[in-house]
Amino acid sequence: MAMSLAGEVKSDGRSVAGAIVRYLSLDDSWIQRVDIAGPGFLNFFLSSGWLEKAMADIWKKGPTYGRTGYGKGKRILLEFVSANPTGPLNVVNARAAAVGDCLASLLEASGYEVSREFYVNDAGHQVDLLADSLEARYRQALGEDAPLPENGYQGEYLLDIAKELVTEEGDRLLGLLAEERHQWLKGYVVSCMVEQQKKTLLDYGLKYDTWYSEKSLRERKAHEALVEELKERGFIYEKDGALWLRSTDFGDDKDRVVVKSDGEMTYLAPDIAYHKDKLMRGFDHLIDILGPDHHGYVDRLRAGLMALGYPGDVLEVIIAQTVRLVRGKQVVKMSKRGGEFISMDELLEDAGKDACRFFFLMRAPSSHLDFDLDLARLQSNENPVYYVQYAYARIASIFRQAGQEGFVPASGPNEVKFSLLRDSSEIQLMKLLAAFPEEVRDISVAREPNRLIKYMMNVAAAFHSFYTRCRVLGEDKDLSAARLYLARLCQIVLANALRLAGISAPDSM
RNA sequence: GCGCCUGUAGCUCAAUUGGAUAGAGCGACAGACUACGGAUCUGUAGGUUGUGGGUUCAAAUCCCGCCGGGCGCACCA
Repeated sequence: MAMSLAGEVKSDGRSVAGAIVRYLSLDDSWIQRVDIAGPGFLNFFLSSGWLEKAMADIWKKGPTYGRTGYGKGKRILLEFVSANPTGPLNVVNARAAAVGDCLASLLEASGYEVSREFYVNDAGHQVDLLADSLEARYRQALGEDAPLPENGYQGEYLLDIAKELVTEEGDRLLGLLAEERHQWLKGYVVSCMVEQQKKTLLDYGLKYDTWYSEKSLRERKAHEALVEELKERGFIYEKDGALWLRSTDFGDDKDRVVVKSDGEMTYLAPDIAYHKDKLMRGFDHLIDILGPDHHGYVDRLRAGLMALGYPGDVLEVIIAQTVRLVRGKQVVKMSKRGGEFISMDELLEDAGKDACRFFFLMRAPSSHLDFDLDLARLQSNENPVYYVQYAYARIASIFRQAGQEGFVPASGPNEVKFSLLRDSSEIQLMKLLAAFPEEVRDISVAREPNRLIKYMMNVAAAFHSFYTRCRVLGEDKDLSAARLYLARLCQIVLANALRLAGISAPDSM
């Protein structure tokens, strides 16, 4: 403030800061003193009374410490992963899942009402192709020489499903009419895939509120109604036998086809219809987490919503950048055709849920991420996930020890001689703990879950440092009680932070 | 060619959104209490923030040019 004012009043920052300080009237129970530093910064030093109160607040709130009412109950729909039901989830899906789930939790903690949603693309060409691919595998399993369709799905998972199909149904399906069989197979294979994806995500500790079916949307003719509505609003025109959305009116770089000249719809119409449907369900704000290959799609989608009369900022898109798998220094090539393909299931089995989530959350969503398979699997100090969990386990261990040795922890903040907590490591730890609710709020507003990881690392570091410098269970009973109190507060914050990240908090490791 | 993301220590990344001496982890090196878990702690070395300009009290951050990396630019989904 002093520095930005300095120019206006033709003075320098420090002088303005001095003037501000002279006229300040502060409640000295919270503010100890004010200093001027550097080019004119005003540093307010909080009193230990403030810190004591902040600590008591943690104790009082326990598992709800960190929650604020910032979002005022505003309803947010967060859509993420939404992988096609044409195969197992992959590594990029795992990143989106970690980021989306954590972000949802953070927003909930900040006072928003959040719904997690997965959009199932169970209609359209790719699932037809999937059904045809399965038919070929099914016939092969029955001994026929049936080739896969061109560009068909070659993954091994279809072989397994085909085998199962033969056990369950025998050759019964061959007796059906071609169209009947196609529909049957399509329904069957899509539900298999969706169930598989659900299970993978559940293993990840992630449960969606809604699995929204594109097919159901099309059966209601929502996409057709949407085109009609856009026509009535005057944003549709005909050219070369196709219907175009005038998306350039809303910032897109060219207009987009919604109905092709052969009468088929492009993907855009159902997608706009879907997002309209979200808003019709009463959500105030929509967040989509998309892969980088979809970023070109965002403008036209937003244009569609704006053409319907919604403000452009109801839709917010977070692009989760690509993931590169690495073993040490070796890049793992992933190709669906020949080489190595690592599914999310394999990743989870290999590295475990906690390490996976931790690694994916560690980086900003917008950054290109190297996931080191060797490191994630390593159960040693090189793996940062254990740094935080170890701090938590250590605290639990202290309390086990305290119980055995007859230490009696305080039954509330009033019993604690707070002034005994004055080591630099204790002060540092308390400052961090006091910042948690503000951190959660800032992090959710910025949509940067990676900062939650950073925060946890800082708390863990402060705790480890405290643990090394200050013996908790010692001769002085008052001091021990105060330090047990601090350990308890730290435990609460770590537990709450880990819960937000979807990472477990082990009592021992 | 156009658009989005990106370039910071040997490696992987931060930097409170324009603030103070650019910080962590890993790796390297040197150390640590005969008690609460050494998966820990305390230090040291390591930087012209890709590059050249500009904006201002202040730039890793904003603007312009150039160089490198990733991903997109369909009457596909």
